[in-house]
Amino acid sequence: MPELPEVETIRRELYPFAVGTNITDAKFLWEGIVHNGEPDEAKRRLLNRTIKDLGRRGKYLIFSLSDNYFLLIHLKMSGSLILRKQPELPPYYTRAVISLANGWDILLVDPRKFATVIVTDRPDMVLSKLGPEPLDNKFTPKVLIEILRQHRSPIKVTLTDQESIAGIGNMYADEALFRAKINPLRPANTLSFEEAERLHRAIIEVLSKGLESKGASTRNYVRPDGNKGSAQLNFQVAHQGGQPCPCCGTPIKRITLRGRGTYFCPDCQMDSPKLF
DNA sequence: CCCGGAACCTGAAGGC
DNA sequence: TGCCTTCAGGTTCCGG
Repeated sequence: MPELPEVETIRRELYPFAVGTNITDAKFLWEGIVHNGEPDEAKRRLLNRTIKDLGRRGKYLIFSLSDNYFLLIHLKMSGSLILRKQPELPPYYTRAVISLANGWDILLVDPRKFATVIVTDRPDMVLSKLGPEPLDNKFTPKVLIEILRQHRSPIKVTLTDQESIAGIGNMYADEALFRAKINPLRPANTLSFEEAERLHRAIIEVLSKGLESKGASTRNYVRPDGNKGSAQLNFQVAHQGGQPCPCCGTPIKRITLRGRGTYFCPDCQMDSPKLF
């Protein structure tokens, strides 16, 4: 379930170990993890290159390599990146191992095999589709309002659409909508100016708080040192089906929206009265 | 275009 | 004990 706060936490904790060193080996223990081409070709592209920078865009980690190559990693739902001193044995669900010249291995551990690895000199093919970064200064209320205006789908669906806004997933979308007191089923283009401003503030608050807590460990997510995040302890509705709403005590409701569990308070997040 | 649903995977947890 | 169902969620694809 890595979303923006989890991926950014991983980026920050991996950075001092990864940047400035060389890749000495790359093993793909499950071949399907390489999403563009053959694992052998991906390995050739990685070998002996220097990691010059480690960035993030939405839920993608971006390792910038020498010779203008890029290693893109998406952890999808159950992936983790773990730091290990060589040559310890990798844990059971390790799908890829990136070995570094400084003596550390970066392990991609992923029970469900959803995570993807791309090694390319054309990262924009993947990244240019993504919407704005919600924690960037350029993500203003005005930008959000313009995005919402273009979508008739439920606001929850628009929030988790990576081409609309990058990095928000299921948990933080539910939390932001609860904080803004907006029903997840409301069509995005029916939000009032005030509601959109409230939502804008709520998005930034829940993502920033998640980041401060080093991400939410509801299931598989662990940080590169193996420790968990604590953001899940602050969740008010996400994964809280049946629990009393922290504001009014009404049981939190779970519905399925686009195949995903959606949690909200049916009282605090009532459909607003007809706009016209 | 817009939407819902399935598929990709596997494990945990709960019901009977 | 053990089988069956549901839940978990990021993304892509397919059909209506």
